[in-house]
Formats: sequence, C-alpha cells, structure tokens
Amino acid sequence: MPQLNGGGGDELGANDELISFKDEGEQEEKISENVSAERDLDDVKSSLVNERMDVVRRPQPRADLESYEKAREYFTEALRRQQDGGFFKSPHYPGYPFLMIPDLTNPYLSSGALSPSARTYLQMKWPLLDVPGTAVLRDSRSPTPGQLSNKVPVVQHAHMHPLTPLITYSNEHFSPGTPPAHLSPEILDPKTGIPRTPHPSELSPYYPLSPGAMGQIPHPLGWLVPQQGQPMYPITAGGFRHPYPALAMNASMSSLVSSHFSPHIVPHHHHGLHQTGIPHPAIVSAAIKQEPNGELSPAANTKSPVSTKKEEDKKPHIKKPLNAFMLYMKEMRAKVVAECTLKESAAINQILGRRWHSLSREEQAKYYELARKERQLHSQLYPGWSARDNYGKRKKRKRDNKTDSTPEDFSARNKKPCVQYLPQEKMIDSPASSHGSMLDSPATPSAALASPAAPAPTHSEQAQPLSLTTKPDRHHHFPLLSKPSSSSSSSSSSASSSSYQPTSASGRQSTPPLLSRPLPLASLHASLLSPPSPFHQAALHSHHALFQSQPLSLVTKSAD
DNA sequence: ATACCTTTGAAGTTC
DNA sequence: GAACTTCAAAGGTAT
Repeated sequence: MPQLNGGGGDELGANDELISFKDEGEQEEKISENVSAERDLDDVKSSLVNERMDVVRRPQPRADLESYEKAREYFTEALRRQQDGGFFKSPHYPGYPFLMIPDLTNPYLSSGALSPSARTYLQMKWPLLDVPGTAVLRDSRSPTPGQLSNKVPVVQHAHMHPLTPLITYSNEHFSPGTPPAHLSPEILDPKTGIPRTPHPSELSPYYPLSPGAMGQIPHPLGWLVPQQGQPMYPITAGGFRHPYPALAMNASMSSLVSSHFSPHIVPHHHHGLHQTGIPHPAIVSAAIKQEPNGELSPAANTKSPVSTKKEEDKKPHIKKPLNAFMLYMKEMRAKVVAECTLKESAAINQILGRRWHSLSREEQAKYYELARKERQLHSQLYPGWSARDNYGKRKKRKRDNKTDSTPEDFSARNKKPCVQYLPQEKMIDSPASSHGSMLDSPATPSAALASPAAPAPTHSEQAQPLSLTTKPDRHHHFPLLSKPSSSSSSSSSSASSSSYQPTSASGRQSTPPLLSRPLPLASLHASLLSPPSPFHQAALHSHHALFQSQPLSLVTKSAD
C-alpha cells in the first residue's frame, strides 16, 4: 500500500523539469521540417523560457495580485510544500477513497467553492497527518470563485490531492462564479440555480466530523479504504453508500441520496442517476451529448422511433471510467500547465505521455490500481453500462486514412515532425531511484515490482528520439496490467524495458499505426534478449507483431 | 460552434 | 485472438 510519504514521488516542481518541458515544446516545434520553423521555434522557446523563469523566480505575490498571479502563487506554494516534504510531499494515492469525498470539485455543486471541498478534502485526506490546520484552511479558502477562472481547477488541484480531480467526470459543470458553499448554508442547484438547503447528509460527512471521528465510521467500500486501515469516509452503511460521493453530493443528487429528500430538489428527470438513485460523476447531461444517429442503448425500450429518440436524448451520458493514464493526466496536467507555458492540451498530453512512461512502476501501479477501482465502481454503479453505449455519441473523428495510409503516406500525413526526446526530462521526471518503469500490473503491482528484469525504460526513451507527432506505437509497450485484476489474465508482469506495453496491440485511433517515435530498438532488443520473463515474452510477441505489421515505418522512422 | 489534436488504456467491434 | 475502433480528459487551435 502506498504510504503517504511514499516514495518516489514524482516531485514536480523542479526547475529542471520546467526546462525540459520547454525543450520539449521546442522540439515539438522543430517538428517542422524547415529551418525557418526552427527559428520560429527558437523564438517561441525563448519566450517560453522567459515566462517560465518568471514563474519560477517571481517573488511570492500577495493577495492583491491578479487572479492569475494568485493561481500561480498557490501553485508555487503547493510545489514548495511538496518539495519541503510537507503536505503534498508526493502524489500518493493511499486513499483512492478520497475520490469519494463528497463535493470535491464536485462538478455539480455550483457553490464552486473549493473552499469547503478543499477543506473537507484535506481533513479527510490526512486525518492522521499533523498538518497545520491553518495551512489547510488558508489554502482552501483562498481563491475565491470570482478570482479564479474556469481553469481554476488547475491551480487548485495543486492544493488538493492529486487524484481528487480524477473523480470528477465532468468538470464542465463547475461553476466558479458562485459563492463558496461554506459561506452560506444554501447550495445552489446546479441545474436549476435554485438555492437549497443542503441536507444534513451532505454536510455531516465533512464539516461536522472531525478527522478523528471520521475514522470511526466504517467505510462501506472496504476495498477502497486505504492506508493504515483507517476508514476515511464517513459513509454509513445505511446511508450513503455511493462510491462516488462526490457525485452524490452534487446538489441535485445529494438529496436523492437521502431517503428524505425534498421533492422539489429532485431534478425533473432521472437521468444521471444510477438505478440506485445515486448520481455518478460520469453522468453527463444528455443535452450535452447525444447520440447523433439515435442509437439506442441496450436499455432502450421499445417505443416508437420518435419517442425513443427523445428518450435517447434524455438519457444520461455515462462516461467511461478513466483509465490509469487518464487519471494521471488529470492529476498532472495542472502541474505541467503551471510549470510551463504550454497551453495546448495536445502538447501537454504529449508531455504527460512521456512522463507517464518515466514513472516508476510503483507510481504507475498506483494509477492502475486507481483505474481498476474506478472501473469497479463504475461497474457497480452502472451494471448494465457498456462502453458501447457511448459509441457514436461523440462526433466521429475525421479519421483520415488509415485505410489508405501506408507507411509511405505516413510522412505526408504527419504535419508535425518528430521531436527529439530530451533526456533531461526523463531524468528529471523519474525519480532518481526509480528505474523507470513501466508498467506493472495494476492488479499485482508487487509482482511487477519484483521483476528485476526490467531495464530502465527511461534509458531507452532518453536515448531515443521521441516523436511527438504520432503516437508512439503502443506495440512497444510492455504488457501492462491493463486488465487488472478482475479480468484478465494478464497478469502482467512488469515491464521492463521501456514503457512499452503490448496490451492493446492495436493501433490507436486515427493515427496510423506507424511508429512515430523511433523505437529504442537497441534497448528493446537488449531487453528482450535478456531473461525470458513473461514480460519479455509478451514484449517480444508484441514486437513481432509490430514488425510484421509495419516494418517499413519502423525502419524509416528509426533512421531519423 | 464544434471538430481536431494528443496522450494511454479499456473495452468494444471486426475479421 | 489479433487487429482495429471508439471513448475517456483537456483546452488551445482550426475550420
């Protein structure tokens, strides 16, 4: 079980890291094949660097600074704390259950105020920690909704548990403009905008309960209870068992959770509610997303086409549970964004992707475990839900080619050139102690950890140019435990060499199955040659497939 | 206004 | 069972 101060934290905050990001961006820009582009890139880089430095060096501003500045300040402070080994020493997820903390970044709670949430969260999160309460309060109260922009969460996350945001399936509902909930007994219904009085069940869990008291309440989801065997969630057996309290707490749903909720509070529609009557963050208003083609879900009844379609439209969109990487992204995005000036999600994601690979096995294992639990919760909440239900709900990507995309086409398709991967980042990213990892099995992290065979993935990646352009071929990934426990079989073993996971062998969505990132073939082969651990075998297998399927691209790319 | 981009992983579909 | 597709988050960018 991960401990609070556990290890390897991927401490971000380091200035070096920032630099690496910058470089990355630079490289990304370099993608352009022409020199002029590089020049532009340099310019951009310079500006980015300067900006970055500003952020890093900027003296701690005071309250009178602009919201943006404040945001940064907070973030900086958070980073400092992390580095100081304080509160956020490292992102551990001992308490996956934290995700269940009601109201945490609750997208439905228009109160928007992070304050109560944050406070509650902190209190619950580390009930045993000897954390200065003032500090907690100070952090949580700070940015008022008005001060924060919609992107506030980014900053706020820095103060919250890294995973807190993970649970919020739909942040889009977050309303920064409303007053902090803790300032008023009233809670605005996110949908109706009508103020309502929070039900005791909504508040009691957090506010009234002292950290110590909370531990006395057995958590219904024992498996979620984390560290030190201390139940952190004040969820009573008879009461609120929702695995996603955050959701349940949301204005409209919280009342539903209670047996004596006020009818007027209940949304006129039941969409978004689990059969248990408990809402889930994954539920998105049907209005937001609806099936273009009117596809019916299995649950659809047999009504006339018209009515059915209507029903369909009203049906809540239950989002897929986040996978390990998504969880990681949610957590780290804020940091990356704060550390560098990059704003494009695509670029950020590239960085995150690399960082993900640079994570130690243990670290990744945490996310896999979280993801596994997320899936479990999700399945419990929506037994009948299938990923297929969401198919077609999103506009179809314009996927070009694929069919016609031959290796030759590949180059043409790529608008962006490959970026050289900077070793620096890797080194910085991965804890010194960590040999990079890769994967492990979420289900059995320990097993993965045990595997000595794993060559430092980081090395290979560091040495190898990474193409930001296309997706790294997943084939190179070692088997992960993607299907953790439950399902599969895969037990995966750990990964050894780089972060390659063969699990889903298939190529990624629209991108051609080409290797954008020149594979660390040498290292890969080396690793494969070594001990024939299951992991290696799997890797080998995947690679064979890879080579078979796209030999050409591989060669060409690597040559680069 | 909305799709795209970009990442990895999970799960679905297709063959 | 391999290969492929879709979606999950996110937010700037492009259309």
